[in-house]
Amino acid sequence: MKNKILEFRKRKGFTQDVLAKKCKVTRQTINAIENDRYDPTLQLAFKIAQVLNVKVDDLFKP
Amino acid sequence: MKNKILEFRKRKGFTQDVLAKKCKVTRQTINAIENDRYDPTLQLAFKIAQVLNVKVDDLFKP
DNA sequence: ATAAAACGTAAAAACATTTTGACATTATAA
DNA sequence: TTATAATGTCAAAATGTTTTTACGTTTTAT
Repeated sequence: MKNKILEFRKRKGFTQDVLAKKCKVTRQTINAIENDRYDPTLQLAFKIAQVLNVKVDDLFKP
Repeated sequence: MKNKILEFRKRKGFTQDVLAKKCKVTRQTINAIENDRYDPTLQLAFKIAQVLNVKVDDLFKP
């Protein structure tokens, strides 16, 4: 699953740690997802999208 | 996580079993997700949305 | 009313994710 | 250049999801 977390995160000026805290997960989780080591749960995908003000469909692509 | 699988599935005239096969999962998996027993993986969420011709954002709501 | 199709549910095993804690590397600014 | 922030990565344990098998209930059509 491809994702544009880096792109939208930078656009917001967030570090991985800041994004992680806003999503209430660890920095390692955001890092792993951003680097495609695994996909987030649906819940977390929605949370990240919400925090970055984008649609899940725009943030992730199969 | 709320979902509108039933609504869009009926709109397509699919049974749970038909939808399951198109998504390459068991009928029980579709049934469990449709009845909110658990959320699907992000992959499966995208697959269900694709089969039902809708956006993930329109099919699921946090 | 009865058969067949569709749906609901449960427990356990298999599989995927997240957390935790730690350490390494790279980028940035003073 | 050196301290600091930011990022990358790992392994083990905790947590969560999916599959399988099996059986029960409800709906639909004849």
